[in-house]
Amino acid sequence: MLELQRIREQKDEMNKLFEARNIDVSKMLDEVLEIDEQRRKTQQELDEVLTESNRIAKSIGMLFKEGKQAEANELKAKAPELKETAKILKEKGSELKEKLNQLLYQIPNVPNPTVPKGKTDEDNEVVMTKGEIPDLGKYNLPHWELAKKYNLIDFELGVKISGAGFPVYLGKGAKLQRALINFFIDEAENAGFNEVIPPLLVNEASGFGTGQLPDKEGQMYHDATDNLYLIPTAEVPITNIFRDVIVDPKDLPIKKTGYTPCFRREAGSYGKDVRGLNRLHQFDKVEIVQVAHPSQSYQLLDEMVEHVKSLLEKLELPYRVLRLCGGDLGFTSALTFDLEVFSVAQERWLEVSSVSNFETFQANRLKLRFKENGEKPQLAHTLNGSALALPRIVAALLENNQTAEGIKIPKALIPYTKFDIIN
RNA sequence: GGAUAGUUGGCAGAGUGGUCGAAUGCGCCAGUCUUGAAAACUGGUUUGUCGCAAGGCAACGGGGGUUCGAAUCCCUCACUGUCCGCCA
Repeated sequence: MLELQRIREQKDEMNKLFEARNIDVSKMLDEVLEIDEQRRKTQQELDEVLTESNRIAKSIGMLFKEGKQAEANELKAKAPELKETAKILKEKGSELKEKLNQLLYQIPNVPNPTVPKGKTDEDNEVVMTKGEIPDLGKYNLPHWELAKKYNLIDFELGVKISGAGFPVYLGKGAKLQRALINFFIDEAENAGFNEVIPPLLVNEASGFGTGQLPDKEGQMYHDATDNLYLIPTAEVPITNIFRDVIVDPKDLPIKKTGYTPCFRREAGSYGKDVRGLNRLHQFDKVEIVQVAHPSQSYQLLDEMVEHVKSLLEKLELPYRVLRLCGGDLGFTSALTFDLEVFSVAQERWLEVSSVSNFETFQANRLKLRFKENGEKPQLAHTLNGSALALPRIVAALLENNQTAEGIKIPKALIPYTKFDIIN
């Protein structure tokens, strides 16, 4: 959620930056300011009425103490009118506030000035590409066929147990999953992130805190009996650790990492996007999260991208880094880098990580602040990134490393898998 | 699932109708002392909001009510602790 004060002060600059998203929210911003002004005026009127009735109440207390019943009763008579006025103003005030919030919930984050203008993922800017795309020759099976051939993943069995998008990992396929998780966690810890194992179900307040609610309600699995949501990413529980918290600036940046399964309803997906491991309802991911001082958040964002790059290099996967254009940028993000690996058999790039700086957008909803000596609490910046999401990594590893002898495991992963080939 | 007790400032914890935005302790900040630090002492230290300021207003889990006046009484919802039951 955008900060009101910022809208008041920098409306024009914001409108300009929103152009990158190809949206025009200037009308909404104007409306926000107008409602805000009404709200403030109403509040001022209310404050005056309350000042008066507070004064009367105090006097009555004094008069009773002094035994001046008659005078007290005289004052009492004045109260009902004030009370009625206060009630009306109060109602008006909360209506305006509600209206204001409804509006603010609909406005996405302001893009960073470096966000390229664009509408779809085709307008994303390729920042860099690295790694060699192997020529597989006749060994060029897509991962879903490899998974079957080597008995690594059973998609049909998952359908039987749960439904499409819930694969069952078997044997070396299962071990490969665990190996990747441990590898990613260890690497994150080496980069200074502290591991947490958070709950996989979260309450409504947490959903609001990170912005999944109210707009993306339909994307989460929801348990109506207890009103809990299955997490779509570890970002939700980990970032909500800091909801309603005032942190010590000495502790910044705070770096957390966590492995969790992620659950997504993925309503509306279809076609080649959902084939095999490309898009699942349940998948595993290691997430990295930071709470940062505003002055250093962009440097930390770069560091996170570097970290993810190093993972892909250790896994010897060809990858590229994209700077998302305004049209592809998430609702809550100010700047996002996507990392994609090349899946040779499918001949396409697969997104495996998304690293974002949310600036104060999440912190504003979370009320995540820090207090520098004696000064007023200030909103912190939040950042997060996948490091990494497993399924498409597995897809690329299987496809890109297939040989006549079997699927070769990259060196960095062998200590974790304890086997160097799948055959 | 049953019973019961709670929810107050960064934390712990007083406060049962008026001057309580709230005692006290811890923590934190500043100063004194010290070569420096610690200790000790002194002072400061909730948040939000409006205002140029003086200052006002709001908030004691959320919402509603009683009252001239609510942290305090009533209703309701949420959450937490403890005991019992069940169970990995």
